[in-house]
Amino acid sequence: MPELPEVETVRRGIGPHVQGRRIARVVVREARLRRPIPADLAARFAGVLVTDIVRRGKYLLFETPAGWLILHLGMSGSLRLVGAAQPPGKHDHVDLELDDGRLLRFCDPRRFGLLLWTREPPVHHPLLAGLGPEPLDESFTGAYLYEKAQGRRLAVKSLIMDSRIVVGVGNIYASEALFRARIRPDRAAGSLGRRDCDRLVESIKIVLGEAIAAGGTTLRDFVDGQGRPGYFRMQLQVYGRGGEACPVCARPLDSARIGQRSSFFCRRCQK
DNA sequence: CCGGACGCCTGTCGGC
DNA sequence: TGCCGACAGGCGTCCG
Repeated sequence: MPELPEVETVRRGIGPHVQGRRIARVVVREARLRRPIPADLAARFAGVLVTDIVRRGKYLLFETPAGWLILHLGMSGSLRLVGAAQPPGKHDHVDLELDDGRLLRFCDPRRFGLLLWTREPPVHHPLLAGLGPEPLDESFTGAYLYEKAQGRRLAVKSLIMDSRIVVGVGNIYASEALFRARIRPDRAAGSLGRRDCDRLVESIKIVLGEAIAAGGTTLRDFVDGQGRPGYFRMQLQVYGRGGEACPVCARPLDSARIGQRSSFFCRRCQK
């Protein structure tokens, strides 16, 4: 579900309500996520202060004096602030009870998500150590992407979805950014010129920025920290629109599977 | 090293 | 109406 804009939307939504509060109690109803929730997590974080919530790629990181919580929403996860009286649903696996009585509730039907903790700053954690630059950071440039693409026969769409190259670009925004950059998603990455890479990097930044401004994309079930959907879906140009008219040239949009993921593009506009 | 396939889970949707 | 396969916003691992 959540790509970078959705995770950032959640962070912005819950941050002001959680930073500076203590976690009164942690309730784990289902520990079997992508990896098991550590058995000592609940005891370790009971009563501790949350000093900050930051995002790295699609990870949410809760800073506390007892260490960091590392949360990933996987494909179907959501994190919502709810009242203490809200009964948990079938897939509400974890509650972080706050000291104001509210609950930060982690729901994840497919259980591809993750909740871990680490004592060291999480940049050193094995899951985060190898991550590439943030797409909205100044260090993510056309020159950087061009260098990374050299000699690669991989489809450019797969390249920009590789978190070692750049974090946060998932299946929706990869198709959208490539359309905006007028580059076919199945082009071999190494065939891109410097100008292509400049346009692609710029397009990724614009698409992600606009998606954050719209509160993310809700296709079926994404909701922010307050349970609200995101509205970027209305601005999607190609994702999920195979067969519909290209918004630029009106030719029917193409769909294809690239790297086992559904992909959408216009073969006339994108080269 | 690289690229592709697979599996982890549950829910939903379309076709028959 | 029911069944069954395909597919879904991610990502680590394995294999050739």
